[in-house]
Amino acid sequence: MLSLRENISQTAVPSLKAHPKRSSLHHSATAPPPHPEPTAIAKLILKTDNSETITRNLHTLTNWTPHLVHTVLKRLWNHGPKALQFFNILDTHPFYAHSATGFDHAIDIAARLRDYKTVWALVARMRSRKLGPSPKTFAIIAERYVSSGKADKAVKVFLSMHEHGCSQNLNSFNAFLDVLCKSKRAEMAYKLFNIFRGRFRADTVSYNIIANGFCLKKQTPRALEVLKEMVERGLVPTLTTYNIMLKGYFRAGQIEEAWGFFLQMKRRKVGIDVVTYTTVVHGLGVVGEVEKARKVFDEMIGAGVLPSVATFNALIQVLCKKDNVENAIIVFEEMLRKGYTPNVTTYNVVIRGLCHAGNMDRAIEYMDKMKDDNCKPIVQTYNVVIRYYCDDGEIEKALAMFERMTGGSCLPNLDTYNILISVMFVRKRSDDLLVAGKLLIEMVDRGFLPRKFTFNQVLNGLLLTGNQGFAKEILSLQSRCGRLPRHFRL
DNA sequence: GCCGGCCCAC
Repeated sequence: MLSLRENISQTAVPSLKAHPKRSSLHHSATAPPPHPEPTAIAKLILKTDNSETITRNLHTLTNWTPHLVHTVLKRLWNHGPKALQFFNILDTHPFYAHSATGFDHAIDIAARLRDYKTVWALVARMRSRKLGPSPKTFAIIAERYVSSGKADKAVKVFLSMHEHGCSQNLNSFNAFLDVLCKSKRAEMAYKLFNIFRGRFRADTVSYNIIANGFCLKKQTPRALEVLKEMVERGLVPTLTTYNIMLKGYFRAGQIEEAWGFFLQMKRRKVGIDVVTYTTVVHGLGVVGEVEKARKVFDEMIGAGVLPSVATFNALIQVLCKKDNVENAIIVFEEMLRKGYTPNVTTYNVVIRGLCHAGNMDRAIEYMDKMKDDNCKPIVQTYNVVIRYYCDDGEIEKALAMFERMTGGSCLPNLDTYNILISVMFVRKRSDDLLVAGKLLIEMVDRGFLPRKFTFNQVLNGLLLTGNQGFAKEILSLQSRCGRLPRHFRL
């Protein structure tokens, strides 16, 4: 069978050029429709500059589904402008109409680019097509506002939801509180909670979210107060409530309290589950209590609670960090023998462990092994390996891994660029500075905003090595990004 | 997964 690329670039495009409408109908009527392959589609979009060519190719494919769109968007996630281009082109497809979740993804991408004009245009388009916006849409927008430091804007968004044709209810209220809490705004969330808890009839979930918010800030006493208030108002804590507090104690470094709380939970009627055990295994391991963590792990099976992949991941990570990679790999093998399928996290943990132990080659072996379990290295996987190569001074290998990732349909993210750019200064070679400059341009192109520090580092390097011309180019890029120091003149 | 466990970096 032909690959999609061959299919669309050699067969479909030329014939479409000759008879646009007819040939696409003709195509779907006689030949079986091409099997759209998300990787090939993403690659085509990435390497094609001409937007009309992309349009022709995308419109030629007739069997678009929301799932396929979602997969392609995920692949283009770290190239926001291209992802939006893809979404917009498909939006003009003669037969395909975007789904509500498709719009949500596009809105998420635009918001991440801080392109709020596009965000609200998409919201309006969504509404005019009667696809929403839904509470989920607003949770996405609020989350992006909060994470770019505009918490007040996020609050306004929530309060104005109904003006966009989306009713506020307990679910959207809880989702919104969660957004604030997850970005460490527990105090703000709690204020809003107190204002609106009557109107939305706040439930156990609302309280759990707030308590978790304080736990994330290591304020376990505040979390407890909130829960006490919950009980006084007649709501009953759930197992999730207890698991949140348990995790909170570990996070705050209150290990004694955590352990005591765990023992109490075992005695209570609410019982404990696999999440409880995973929390304890991880929490104990992180503070170096490896033996105790192992004991808890062994104990759970006896208690009739089966470990999940996450439980194994917790133990493996703990062994990597506080014991020895070899012991971690023994557990990894044991997990396989028991019939569990490792996930990306399992691999990432093992790979990090091997890198940390200086065993880069074996780390790469595990990267190759991932496909046996139907998973692929993700950007975090590559970042780990690239980072350790950089730390070892193996810059060529780091760059080779960068090539491998871009060739293998995995787009670099902000971390990848930061790691690579900063390592381009250690060898003091002028060639490396050119690479740094190139990477800087590429990352901006893909919608990432470099720090001021990064711009200055690259600029200084280029100026010192006599690359005035290139430096000027970077400088104008920096001004377009709004990252120039105050009072700076071009 | 409407809230809770496992990847996180300098």
